[in-house]
Amino acid sequence: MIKPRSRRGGGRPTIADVARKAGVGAITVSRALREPERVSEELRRQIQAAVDELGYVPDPNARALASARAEVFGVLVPSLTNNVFAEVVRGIYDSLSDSPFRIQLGNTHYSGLEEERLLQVFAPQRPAALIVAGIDQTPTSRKLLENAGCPVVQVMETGPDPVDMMVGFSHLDGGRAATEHLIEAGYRRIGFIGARMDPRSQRRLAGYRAAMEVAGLFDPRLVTTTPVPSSVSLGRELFRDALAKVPTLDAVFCNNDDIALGVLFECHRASIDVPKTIGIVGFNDLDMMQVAFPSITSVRTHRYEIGRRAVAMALAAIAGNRPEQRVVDLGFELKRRESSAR
Amino acid sequence: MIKPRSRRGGGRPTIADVARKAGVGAITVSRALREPERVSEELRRQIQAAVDELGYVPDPNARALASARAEVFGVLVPSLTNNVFAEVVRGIYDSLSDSPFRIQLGNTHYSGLEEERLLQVFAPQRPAALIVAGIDQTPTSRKLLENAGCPVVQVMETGPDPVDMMVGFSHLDGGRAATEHLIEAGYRRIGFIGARMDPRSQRRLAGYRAAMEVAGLFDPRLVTTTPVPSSVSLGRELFRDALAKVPTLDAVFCNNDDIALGVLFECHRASIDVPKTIGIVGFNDLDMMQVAFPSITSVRTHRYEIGRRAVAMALAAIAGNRPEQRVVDLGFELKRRESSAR
DNA sequence: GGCCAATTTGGTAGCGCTACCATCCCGGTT
DNA sequence: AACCGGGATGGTAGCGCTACCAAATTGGCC
Repeated sequence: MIKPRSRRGGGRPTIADVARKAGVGAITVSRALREPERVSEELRRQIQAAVDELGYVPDPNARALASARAEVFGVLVPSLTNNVFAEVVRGIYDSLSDSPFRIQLGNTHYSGLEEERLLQVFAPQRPAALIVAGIDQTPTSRKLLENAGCPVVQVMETGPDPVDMMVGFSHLDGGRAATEHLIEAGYRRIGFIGARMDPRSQRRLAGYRAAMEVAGLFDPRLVTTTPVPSSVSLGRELFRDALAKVPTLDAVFCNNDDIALGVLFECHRASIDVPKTIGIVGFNDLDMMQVAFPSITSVRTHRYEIGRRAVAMALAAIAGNRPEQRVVDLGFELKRRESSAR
Repeated sequence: MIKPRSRRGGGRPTIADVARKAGVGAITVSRALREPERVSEELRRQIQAAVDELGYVPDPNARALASARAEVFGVLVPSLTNNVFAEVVRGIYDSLSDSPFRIQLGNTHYSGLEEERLLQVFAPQRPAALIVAGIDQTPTSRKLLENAGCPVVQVMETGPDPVDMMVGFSHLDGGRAATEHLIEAGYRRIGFIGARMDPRSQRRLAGYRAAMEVAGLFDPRLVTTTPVPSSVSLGRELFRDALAKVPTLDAVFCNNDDIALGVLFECHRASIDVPKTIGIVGFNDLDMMQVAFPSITSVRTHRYEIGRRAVAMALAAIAGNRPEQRVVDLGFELKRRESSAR
C-alpha cells in the first residue's frame, strides 16, 4: 500500500480534492477556473461551491510548470528609490492588481551588466511579459529580450528600434523645450547641471546643447555633470561648482528636480535672487516643485501613466491583439513657474 | 514509440540533459547545484562543465513544485512611492541580490483588507519568508502569517507581540523626542501636523501628546491631521489651517519630512521667520532636510538598515539558527538643525 | 580478512497542474 | 434507423525537479 505523501506543509486542498467533492474530473475543474465558458452552467456552479467550501487556491508553481508559462510580469528598473521609477512601478502594480498576474521586480542599479544578470534570472521563469526601463540594453540583454517569447515593453523613452513595444517620451525634446524656454525668458548664460548621467540624462543634455547651439549660446564650460547618484545635496554642490566656474551664470537647467531643489536652497542660502539673478528649471515635476518658494519650473513627465500604458499594451499582446501602434509617445509638459520668470 | 513532447518553447536544457552529458544521474546534478559539499570534487567539476556548456538554468517553478517551497521572499509595504518604504525595499533587494531568493513585492495601499488579499495570494506560493510593514495586521492577516510556515518579519515598528520577528523602532518615542526637543528649545505653542495618519503616524502623535502633557502644554487645538495621503503641497495647506486655528502657534512637529518641507515653503512665502517665529521638526530625515534653508531638524530613521536586518534575520531563521533576539530596535536619531534653533 | 558505519551515487515516485486526445452525448441529417 | 458533427467531459501522460530510500563504494577497526 502506498501511504499518502505528506511533504506539503498545511496539506492545502488540490485540484483533485475539488474534483472529488464536485463529482467531476480534475481537468474540468481546471477548465472551469480558466475558461468558464467551456464548462456547462451547472458544473460551473458545483465546482465553484466545492472551491469555496475547501478554500481551494491553485498552486501557481504547478500551473507554471504544466503550462510552461508563469503568470508573472518581469519588471526591470534602475532604481527603487528614485521617485520617477517608483511612480512607473506604482502604475504597473495598480494596473495588475486585479489580474492574476504577479510582478517580479528587479533593480538594475543603472547597470547594464546587472540588467543582463537579472534578465537571465527572469527568463527561466517564462514570464508572461517583460517591462524594462530604457532603450539602451546591451546586445546580450537585447537578445535575451528578443528570445523571451513574450511581449516586451521598453518604458520611459521612445526610440527608433523597439525590441517589441515602447511607451515613453523624448528626453531630448524635453531637454530642448526646457532650454528654449529659458532662452525665451531672456536668460543667456544658461548652465546644465546633471548628476548620475544615465542615458536619459545624456539625451536631456543633448537637447539642451541643441537648443543652445541654435541660439548661438553654447559654451562647454556651462555644462557641469557627475556620474555620482543624484540628490538634493549634490544639486547644491554642483551649483556651487558651476557658479565658481562661470560666475556670470544666469540660469540652470537641471537634470532632475532633486538637483533643481538643491540649487534653489543654495540660492536662498547665498541670497541669490531667483528668478532675477538665477533662473531654474527642473525635470519631472515632482509635487513639491509647485509648492517650492519660488515655485520651480519643470518638465512634467507622465510616469504613472507610462506604467499603466505599458501594462495595457502587454496585456493586449498577451490576449492576442497586439496594439497597432507599437511605439507610444506620451509626451511631456513644460510647467512654467516663478523660478524662470524673469 | 513515444514522440518527445515539444510543448516547451525554446526547448531549454533540463537537468536530465545535464545529467546525460556529465554521465551521472539527474539527482546528482540536483545535489551538485544545491549542496555541492555532498558531491565528490570530480563529479562536481564534470557537472559544472556540462552546466556551462549547455547553459543550463534550473526552472524555479519545477523546483518550487517538487520541494514544496519557493525561493521567494514575500514583501508587503503600504506604498511604493513613499521614500521611506522605498528605502526599506531597497535594503531588502540589496541584501537578497546575491542569494537565490526572488522577491514578491505587494503594495497594500495602507489598507488592512488589501494586505489580507495579498497575503492570500502570497501564501499559496509557499514563500521562504515573509516581510510585512507594521504591526497592526487584521486578525485574519495575523492568522495567515502564523500559518505561513515560514519566517515572518514585521518591520518599521517594534511592539510587544511579534508574529515571529520584528525590526524597527518606536514611533512613539520618536514623536516624544522630537516634541521634547522643541520644548527644550523654548517653544510653547507647538502644533502637530499630520497627513495620512496611518498607525505609525498615530503613534508619533501619541508621543507628541505625551511630551506636551508632561510639560503642561497640550491643547487639542494644536493638533491638525487629515487622512489624506501626505505630500509637500498638503503640508503647506495643513500649516495654513493650523495657523488660522491657532495664530499664536510658534512651532510644528510634522508627521514626516514632506509635510515639514511644505511648512517651510509656506513660511518663506508668507515671510514667516524660521526658526524665530516658527520652529519646524520633521520625521525620517530625508537627504534634503540638511540642505534646506534653513536646514530642517528631523528624526532620522534607519530605513535601509531595517530592510537589511529583516533579511538577515529571515535568512538566519531559514538556515535554522533563529536569532536569539526576536525583536530588534534599531532606534532613531534626532538631528538638530537650524529650523528649531531659537 | 571480514564486518560495520559513513559516504557517495542512483532509481523511483511523485509535487499539482494542464496539453493532448479520446470519449460521450446530443440533435439534426439523410 | 443509421449516421454525423460539434460541444461537453474525462483519462493519460507528462512539465522539470527533488524527497525518499536503496544500492554501491569506501575506509576504519578489531
